[in-house]
Amino acid sequence: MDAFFAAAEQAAKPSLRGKPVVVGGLGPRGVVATASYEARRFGVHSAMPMGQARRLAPNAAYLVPRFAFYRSISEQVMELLGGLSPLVEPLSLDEAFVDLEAGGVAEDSAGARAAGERLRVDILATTGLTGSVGLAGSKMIAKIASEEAKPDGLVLIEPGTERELLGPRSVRILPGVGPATGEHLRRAGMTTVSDLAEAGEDELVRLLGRAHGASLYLMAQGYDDRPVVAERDAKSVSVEDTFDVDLHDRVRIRVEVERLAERCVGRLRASGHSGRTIVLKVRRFDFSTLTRSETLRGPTDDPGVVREAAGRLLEAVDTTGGVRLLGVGVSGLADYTQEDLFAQATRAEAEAAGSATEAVAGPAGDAPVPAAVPAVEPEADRPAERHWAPGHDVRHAVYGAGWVQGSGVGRVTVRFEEPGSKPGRVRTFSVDDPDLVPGEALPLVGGG
DNA sequence: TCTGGGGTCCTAGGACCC
DNA sequence: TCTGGGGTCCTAGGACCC
Repeated sequence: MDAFFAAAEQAAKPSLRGKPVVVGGLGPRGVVATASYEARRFGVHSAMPMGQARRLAPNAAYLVPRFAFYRSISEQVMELLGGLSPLVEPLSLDEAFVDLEAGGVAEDSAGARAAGERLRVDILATTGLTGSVGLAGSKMIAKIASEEAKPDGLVLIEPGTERELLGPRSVRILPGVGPATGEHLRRAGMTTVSDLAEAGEDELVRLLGRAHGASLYLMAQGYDDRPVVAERDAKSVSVEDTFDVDLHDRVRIRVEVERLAERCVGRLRASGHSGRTIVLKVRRFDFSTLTRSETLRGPTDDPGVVREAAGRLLEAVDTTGGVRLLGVGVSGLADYTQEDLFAQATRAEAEAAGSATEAVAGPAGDAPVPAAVPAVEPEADRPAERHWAPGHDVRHAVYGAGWVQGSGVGRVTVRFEEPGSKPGRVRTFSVDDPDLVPGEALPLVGGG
C-alpha cells in the first residue's frame, strides 16, 4: 500500500486529500510513522523526529495513528491476496509476499502482470486506496520491484535480467544492508551490488560474518530462493513506552515496569502463548540502551510471575541520570498456554504460609515486591493518551460525524466530514461538551 | 521539541555436558 | 604431568525491517 497510514487518513478525511499529512507520535518525543507523498515533498519521511517534520512542513496535518482502523483495511487487502494464492506472507499491515505460482494464477510473465493489474484494481475498489505491485522470480527482487513501482504502479522484473539490473545499484537496495553494513562496505571500497559480486563470498564473510556475508553474496547475484511462508509462529511479545520526560524516581520506575509487565502478559495471553524468558529493556537519558533477561524453569503467562521477574531484573540496573524508555518482553514462547506448575506450586506455598497477598517468589527465592505505590502520578510524563487525539473520529448530537482537528485549553476543534462527503467545516466545542462523543471509523468505500 | 514501537535474525562468550 | 572437540543453552548486544 502506498503511504498507507497517511493515505488511509486522507481517504477518511476529505479535507486532507491532496494535502501534506503526517501520521506519528504527537508527544515531545514522537517520530513520523508515515508521511503522505505531499508531505514527502517537504523532506518529511518515516522515522524522522516530529519536531523536525514540523519545521519542514509546518502546515501539514499532524495525526496520531489509528491502528484498529488500518488493521481493518489491511484485512480486506490480505483477503484479496488470499484469493490469488494460499501462500501469502504478510510483512506488516501494508505489505505481503504472494506466491503466484502456488496459486496457479500466473503461468508466465504476461499472466503474472495481468494478475497484478487485476489486484491493483480490486484493492482500489475494495479499500479506496492505491497499492503497488512488484513481480519477480524471488522475494528479494519482487520487493525491489515494488519499491520501484510506488506509488500506484506495477513493475515486473523479467527472470534472467536480475544481475544486470542490480549490478550498478547501491548496496543499500539489498534487504539487510542498512546504514551500518553500508558504511562497513563503503570503507572496504564496495558501493555497488556488482562490487559485492566481484568481491567473492570469502571476502564478504570475512567482513560481515558467516550468515550475513554468505546471504549477501547470493543476493548480489540476484539469487534468492527463500520460500513464501504463510504462517510463521511468533517468537516474542513485547511492550515498551518512551516517556515524555525522563523518569528519575526509583519507585515510579518500578511501578511503570510492573505496568508494562502486565500489559505484556495481556498481549501474550491474547495471542494464546506462554513464555519462558522475561526481558527488561531500559533506555537511559543518554539513549544508551540495555536489556536484562531471565529464563524461568518453565513457560508462564502469569502476570504475577512476569511482574516479579521484571522487577528483579530492574533491581540490577543503574538508573542514575534518568530513564527515557522502559520495556518488558517475553520470549521462548510455547505454542499453547501451559499449566504453570511452578507458579502454582509457589502460590500454594504462600497460601499454606497464610499469606493473603499474591506475592510469588522468584526462581532465586527473592523477597516479595514492596507494597509501596505512589499516591499520585504526575500526568505530565505519562505517554500520550490524550482524550481528544488529533485525527480521531467523533460524533456530535447535532452535527454528526467528524474528527478531531486539535484540542487545547479546554476546547476541542472538530471538522465535520466523512469519507463520502465533501470537505467539511470546522466547529469548536468545550472538551466536556456532552453532545460530543468518541465515534467509530466509517467505511471508506460504499458507505455500507 | 534529537531520535517510536513491534518485531526478526545473528554473533559471541561462558557454562555445562558428554 | 599447561590444557580436546563437539553440542546446547543462556545472556547481551547489535543490525535491520516496517
